[in-house]
Amino acid sequence: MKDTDNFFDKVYEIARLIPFGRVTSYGAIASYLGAAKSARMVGWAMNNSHHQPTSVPAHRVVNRKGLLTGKHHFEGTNLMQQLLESEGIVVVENQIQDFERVFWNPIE
DNA sequence: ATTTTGACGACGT
DNA sequence: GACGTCGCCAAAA
Repeated sequence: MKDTDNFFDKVYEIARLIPFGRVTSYGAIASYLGAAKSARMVGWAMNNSHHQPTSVPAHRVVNRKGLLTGKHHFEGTNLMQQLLESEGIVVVENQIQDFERVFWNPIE
């Protein structure tokens, strides 16, 4: 790949570093990369992650509200939520409960 | 090549 | 504190 995808590559790397039963936000990743205002790019990277060689747990990445905004991008309609619940995360109406409790900061 | 949109977020009103 | 607008950068139309 090109060297300019450092940003995207970093996103994938961090996404894979998310511990089991934890989630993070696009902005947190972007901030860690030094592009706090480019949170959208993180989301775009996730979309592109589908054609990445490695499996990226994009279901562990949500917006800062703890809302599963991208759940529509997954296969069914509740696959993302099901995966999160499978890890012990409580999700109601596409919204993560105790979000701050399961939040994982990449800087840590 | 230009315009529109998009898995977001911060700031202004 | 709810709602509106702007900023960011990349890809699809």
